Amino acid sequence: MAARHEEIADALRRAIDREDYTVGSLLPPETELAARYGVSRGTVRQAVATLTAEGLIGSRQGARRVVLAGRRSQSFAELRSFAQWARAMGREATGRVMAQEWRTVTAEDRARLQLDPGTRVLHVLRLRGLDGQPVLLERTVYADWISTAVEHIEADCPSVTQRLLDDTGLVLAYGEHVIDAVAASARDAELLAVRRTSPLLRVRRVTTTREGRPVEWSDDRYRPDAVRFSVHTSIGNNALARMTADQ
Amino acid sequence: MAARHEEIADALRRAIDREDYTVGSLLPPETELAARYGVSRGTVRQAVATLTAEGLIGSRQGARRVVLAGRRSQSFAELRSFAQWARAMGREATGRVMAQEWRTVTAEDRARLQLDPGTRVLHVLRLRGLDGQPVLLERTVYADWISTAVEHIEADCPSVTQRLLDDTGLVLAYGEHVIDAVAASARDAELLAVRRTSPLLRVRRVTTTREGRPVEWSDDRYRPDAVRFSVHTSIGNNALARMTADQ
DNA sequence: GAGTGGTCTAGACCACAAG
DNA sequence: TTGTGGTCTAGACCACTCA
Repeated sequence: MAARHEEIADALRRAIDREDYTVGSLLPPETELAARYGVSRGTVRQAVATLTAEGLIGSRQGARRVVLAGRRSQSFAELRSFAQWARAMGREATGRVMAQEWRTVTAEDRARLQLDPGTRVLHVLRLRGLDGQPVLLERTVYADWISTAVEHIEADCPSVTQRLLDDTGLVLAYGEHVIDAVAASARDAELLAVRRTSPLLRVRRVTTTREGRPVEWSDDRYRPDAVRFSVHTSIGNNALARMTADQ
Repeated sequence: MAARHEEIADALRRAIDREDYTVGSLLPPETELAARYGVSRGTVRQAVATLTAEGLIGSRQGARRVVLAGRRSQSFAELRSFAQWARAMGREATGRVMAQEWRTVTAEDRARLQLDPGTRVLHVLRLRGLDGQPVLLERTVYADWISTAVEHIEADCPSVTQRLLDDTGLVLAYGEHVIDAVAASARDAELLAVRRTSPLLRVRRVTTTREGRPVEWSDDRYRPDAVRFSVHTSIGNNALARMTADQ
């Protein structure tokens, strides 16, 4: 059973989607929402805090909350799993391992995955598609303690994340993503079916367990004509940060 | 005077920076922090919620909070202002208007800025640099009601955001950013001093006031060898969303 | 000055983690 | 079983917005 504040957040989200509250209009006061849903003010505040974090509404002391955006239901994508995201969009995800190899950790692998020198880790090159079209090339390094489980997954498994959850109970909980652009290498171009040196959207990410233990790090290259990223920011929120390239 | 929960969040942030709590270690329980700072549990929860949103710590019911990352003090960049961000990084920001022109709104301008057909708006092409090197080319469209104020800002003003705040009291509070990659056009290449067709990191954004009123929308192209973006995600947080290009 | 969101308290009960 | 975070309440006071 969902928490009461989540039910209220859902109800408000649906109301915004339904355009009961249009973009630019004002939300009812907290006290009125509290009365309407039969909860305390604190519970209402928890619900609207969720919508604020999602970028749906804005908040300022002394003034009523304002609706900033609508139609967001679709883009609550699960960023952790390409396959889950594709399904939510009504698309079919495919995946295929193009190369797989054990190597001794580099300095970069060690730093990102918090491993000891000399550890052997699994490198995987995986091509992923949407409705048959190649859209993403992943170069992933898995930590040693999960590598053997990854190694035995079949090459065309559509959702590695789901597979690891089913097989080992592993949950990917946190991620740090660094986004930039690169020119397609000869290999990138061949696999993604684009011209060499054409622009690709690159996301380098580290994913960790709920305990904060790094599981994998990956260099993901997307065809920018197929996939984009969207981020909300607000005056009190710093999920997105600009950084110089030398950091 | 800052709120008590902000002071506590600051103290915890500094403790993490100072490595009193190292990455991977556990934070003290809420009750202990409440006693230490002489506040109620609710106030402590508000403080740690801030750090969670920033990606510094992770939270799961039943287990102690875990420290996910450190050394974040530098990257609390103000995304709203290129100049403020540069100053925080210890760099000097420059800016120069390369072209400026009034045009009648297109369908896209109207949708993004919520304007009536036939409205005249100001288009500005601005080149921005970091320590003398060109790094960003902005193509910005300003809503009619702010355009005249923008028009009279001098061409080499380093911070338009600060200028608008000083002159008109305008605060840019919310933003929606869509990130992808494009090949440099001939014009882009010339101004950013890169080869034609080299990859650029593109951010298309709409910025609104605290009241949710759109102020400007912009196509920003960054040299990916100079600037990157970083985003935190967690299992209960969706500031970053993947989207297909056709939406 | 009335309305509204922001802060804070003190306490209760529940759900989950881990030994 | 115990510790810990998650949820929720009822009420108080303050800071800000807006008419």
